[in-house]
Amino acid sequence: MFSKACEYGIKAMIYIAQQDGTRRVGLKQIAEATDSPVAFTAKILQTLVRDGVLVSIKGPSGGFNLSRDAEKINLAHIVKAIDGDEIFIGCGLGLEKCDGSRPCPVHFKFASVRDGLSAMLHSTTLKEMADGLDAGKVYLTH
Amino acid sequence: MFSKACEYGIKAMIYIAQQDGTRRVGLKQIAEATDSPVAFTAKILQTLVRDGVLVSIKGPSGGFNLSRDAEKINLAHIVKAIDGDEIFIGCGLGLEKCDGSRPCPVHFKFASVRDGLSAMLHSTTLKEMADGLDAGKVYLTH
DNA sequence: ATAATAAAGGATAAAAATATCCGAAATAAA
DNA sequence: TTTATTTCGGATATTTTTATCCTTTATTAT
Repeated sequence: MFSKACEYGIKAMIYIAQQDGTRRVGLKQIAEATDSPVAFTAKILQTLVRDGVLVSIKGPSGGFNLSRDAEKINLAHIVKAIDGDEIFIGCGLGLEKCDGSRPCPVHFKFASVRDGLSAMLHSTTLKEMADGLDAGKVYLTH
Repeated sequence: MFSKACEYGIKAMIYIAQQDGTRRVGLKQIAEATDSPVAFTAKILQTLVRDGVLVSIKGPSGGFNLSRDAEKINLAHIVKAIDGDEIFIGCGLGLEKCDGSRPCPVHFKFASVRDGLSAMLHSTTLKEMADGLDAGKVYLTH
């Protein structure tokens, strides 16, 4: 469904959102809390910084921060930044041109599932997931 | 969503289903009709033969046939044979253990989307897709 | 029987995704 | 100002996925 990079990115963003917004969170801390490889996580965070959804500060006591409130960042934004929009607009059978006017055999059934996924990703914010973590209702690692 | 192998496999199965069930369909013909690489398609068809959903005959006028009626083969079966059941049961964030008793932050929202996908794949048969092709309503290539 | 045909299966290659390493740049603290 | 810390960015390595090639095996037609 999502790439490994995207899974790590989502977990990292949720973890950062869970922290006090005024405090910076370091790479190693993020990777450990999300059970993700450090160097690969670094690459993904760089992508998110370039995308503008994350802010980074170098040097001692440096680290990462959300660029805006956690309730204003949704999963769709993160997925799109890392995996692109294939999952939102791509054909289920990989056809380059597939739409209502020239649909593949699964187009209409697939589109409704995909729209459900898209709606879910757009409506789910970092805030609500971070709150779930705080409340001990959900977990970032197994 | 699905691997390339799975996309090719689904298209191949739909194409085979569209043919007269008594006539065998050759590899090259399948690959051409589905715009898929011949040798790679061969590997995928082998997988489906081993799985028991396809039947192959060697030699002149050999080729492939569905092992049962097209209305009795659904997309879920094909996806599971090629990509495994990760997409049906896997965690959205890649956690090994993620269920109602220890959910990841996206578990419940993700589960409902995934269940929708699963229901769609289980309820969609090769027959209805082959019929769509016959009727010129849908297409296997762009 | 022999030759031709077509899938099976093993070996290999190419491309993409995942992952690591290390020097450079920026920044804060001493 | 110097040193330590931390992210950045480029290079490289590993693994998985995608794709091809070629020999073997089975089967049909001649």
